[in-house]
Amino acid sequence: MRPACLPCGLAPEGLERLTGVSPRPLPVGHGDHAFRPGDPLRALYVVKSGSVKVYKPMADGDEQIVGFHFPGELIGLDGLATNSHTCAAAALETTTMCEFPVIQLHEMCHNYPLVRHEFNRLLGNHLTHLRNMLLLVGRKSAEGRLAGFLLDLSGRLKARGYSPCQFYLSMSRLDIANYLGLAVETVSRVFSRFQDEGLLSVQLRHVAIQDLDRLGRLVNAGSGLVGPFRPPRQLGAMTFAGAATMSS
Amino acid sequence: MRPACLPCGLAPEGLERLTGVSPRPLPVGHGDHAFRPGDPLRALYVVKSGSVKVYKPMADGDEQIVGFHFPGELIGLDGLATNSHTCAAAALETTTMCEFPVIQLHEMCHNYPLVRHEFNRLLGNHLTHLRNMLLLVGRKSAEGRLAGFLLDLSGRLKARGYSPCQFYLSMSRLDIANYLGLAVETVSRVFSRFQDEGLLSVQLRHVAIQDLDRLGRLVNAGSGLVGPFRPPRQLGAMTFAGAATMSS
DNA sequence: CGCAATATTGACCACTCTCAATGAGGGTGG
DNA sequence: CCACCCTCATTGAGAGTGGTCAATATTGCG
Repeated sequence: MRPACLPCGLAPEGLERLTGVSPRPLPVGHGDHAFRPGDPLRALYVVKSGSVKVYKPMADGDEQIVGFHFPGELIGLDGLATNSHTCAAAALETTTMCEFPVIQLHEMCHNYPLVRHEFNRLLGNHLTHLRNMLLLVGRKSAEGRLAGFLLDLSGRLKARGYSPCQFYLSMSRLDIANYLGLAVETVSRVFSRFQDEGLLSVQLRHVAIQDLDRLGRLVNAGSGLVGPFRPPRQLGAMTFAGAATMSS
Repeated sequence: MRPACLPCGLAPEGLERLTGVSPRPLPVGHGDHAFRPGDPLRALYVVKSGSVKVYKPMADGDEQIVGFHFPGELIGLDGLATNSHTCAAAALETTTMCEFPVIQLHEMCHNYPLVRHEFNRLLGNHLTHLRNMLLLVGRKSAEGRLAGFLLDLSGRLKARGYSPCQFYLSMSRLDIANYLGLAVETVSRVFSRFQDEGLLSVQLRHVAIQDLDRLGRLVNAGSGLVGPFRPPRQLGAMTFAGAATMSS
């Protein structure tokens, strides 16, 4: 029922708990990169504080954001296929991350079936998330996409004990637009429309959701591909055992 | 460079070779299901002949296709996250598949690091594919999507020794439209336009591509989100070690 | 041979992109 | 502390892609 806009997960400290390793967090500043395309896959990273965007730089200098990541979430899986990263990961604000060298991870997977299972489950969740994202971006209207995006954010924050209805967007409108495949102006307009309709109040990067239910109905409503009455669409559960998520 | 529309892969018989198991193919008829949402994840399946669509049934009876799969490709990974399938897999024509029980797979992963690595790589490839698909569906025009779809098909068939320029579409226009997030009419229209422009010739489900290059340029051209001149967009390599692919 | 499903084509219209202008914040230097 | 600038965000007007509705082939099947 909950829309899927962002990564999906595994218990936040799951990896740390399972591996018994908890490296000290590395601080990075706004705009700093954890990895870039072409970098060998040395490690996976767990965000400890702040937030990160994972994106694919394109040939023409443009970029495509494939995920936003918050504390407890794992990034770096984009390098799994080829052992070298295909995406870049940049901090959206001052951020700290823990590094898990892949060599250690491989050893752990070898020695502890539980780690392996957890890791597989985590990958499966990520696949699920991407499939849901595909639905959102491929079949939903601008309103549906933004609603889905916000609900996903809300859900993830709630899972971490933050307020699900009041939060700060660490990414710019441009990032959101890029992520959702919309124009910046459209994002802005939809925010305004939502506010006018009393769904939420938004001021710059501060969002306060006022009607979660109605927002949810928006996600499962408009695809512009189905019929005059926009029948509801299930997006598939994003409910996970753990409280955290993972990413690209 | 090659657009990514469909699953990505692992050596076709990679799983069989690695596991040393090669079960006999099970035949299924058009419309028969290998699994449905809610089914426990008993096995993964490799398509041996024919073709399969993997899709998510929605609340309202509609469906969302998340992949088409051809001989050599693996399906069933949608159940990895929760140990039960979230998608359905239906044969598009008379099809045979080999079954790989997950229990065996787990044992193999435990006993043979190579299997585990291969499996991880394969999952990574699938993630990459989905990310590329996200790009295609989220940022490309109708022409770009169909071009990407056809090129992906072309590439996969070529990798298997079939003609990359002449093939039969085992899925209906409705399936294609569903998969690409378009209306059936749009798919039909774009096919016609492509034919008018000499890019390909199409008659019902038979397609003959006449200008692969120009088709490729279409994919990296129109996003409708970038600027007046539609700068080219890299979609990321879909080149895999093996000749086969995997799926949902 | 007809019925049903699939595919194509046309007319119309809505959503959202593009272009352009204005407003609000945040930073730097005077 | 204020002026200035630059980025980010908002808002409006016009245009275009693609969805919807509807009618007409074409195919496949009983």
